[in-house]
Amino acid sequence: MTSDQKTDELPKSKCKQELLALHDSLEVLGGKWKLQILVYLTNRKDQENNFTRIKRGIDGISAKMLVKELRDLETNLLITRVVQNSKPQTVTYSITEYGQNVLPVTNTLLNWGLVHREKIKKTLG
Amino acid sequence: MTSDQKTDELPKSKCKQELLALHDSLEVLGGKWKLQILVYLTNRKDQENNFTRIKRGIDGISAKMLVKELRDLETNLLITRVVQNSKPQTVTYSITEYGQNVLPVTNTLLNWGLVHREKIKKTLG
DNA sequence: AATGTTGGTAACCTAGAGTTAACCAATAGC
DNA sequence: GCTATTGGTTAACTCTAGGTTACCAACATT
Repeated sequence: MTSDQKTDELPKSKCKQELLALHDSLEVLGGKWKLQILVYLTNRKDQENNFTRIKRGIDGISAKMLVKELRDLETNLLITRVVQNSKPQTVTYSITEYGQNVLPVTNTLLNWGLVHREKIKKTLG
Repeated sequence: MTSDQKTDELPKSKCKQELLALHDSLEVLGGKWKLQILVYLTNRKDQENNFTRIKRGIDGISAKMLVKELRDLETNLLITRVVQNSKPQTVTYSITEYGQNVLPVTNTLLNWGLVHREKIKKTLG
């Protein structure tokens, strides 16, 4: 599997590999809402998270975007969508076991957010 | 500092706090290029990273975006910009010590990218 | 004088992210 | 019959991140 035959096809540098992996991640998790949705579902794992509840819980998201982002997350196996047969039909969304792999990402990211907010306060205040 | 006086101003829930911190992070680090630039500068910490070199190292980025993103990162104290007085003037960029705090983020994110790529391969292949 | 390199800047354009508002069927309560 | 709630869908629109192209000064090489 080691392919250093052609002189100009070096084994991809660590840097290039990392940039590629990063690119992959951003394609699936990038944008304004996906990580927020995953954080929301993680925080309320013990409860039934139906569409309206999630919409109310995540500040500023529109129905259109919420639908779209939930579909994307489902496609990528990060959440499940289950239609309940209740009086007014409800649909519950949950983070999958596989989706929990994203938690280290959201955690480091939100921790950095806290640190950075402090830094800015100190620098400007 | 505990503010549970008004009945409808509950102490902000853990969930809301996390969503807010996440939002902060995404404002500074979000988008297509910033994390890539930080990863690039981290990988080549030992070398002189001038504008042209970075542009060549990060696939697909345009001069316009590179300038803009470098400025943003500088504003947020994550990188430094130093003009060298060399024959054709060069400008070198480096990650700051503070900027290194972002590395856990890029690392978890790019690791997830590797994991996810495998997952997709298994699922589809 | 022409050409190439450095690190940009300015103008224009587009795709897609995202918003708003109206609307839908199904079921329930008044 | 009217209204509300559920989980959406659709059209029409705005807005901005990002891409493309052309251009700039300064200096070096030919």
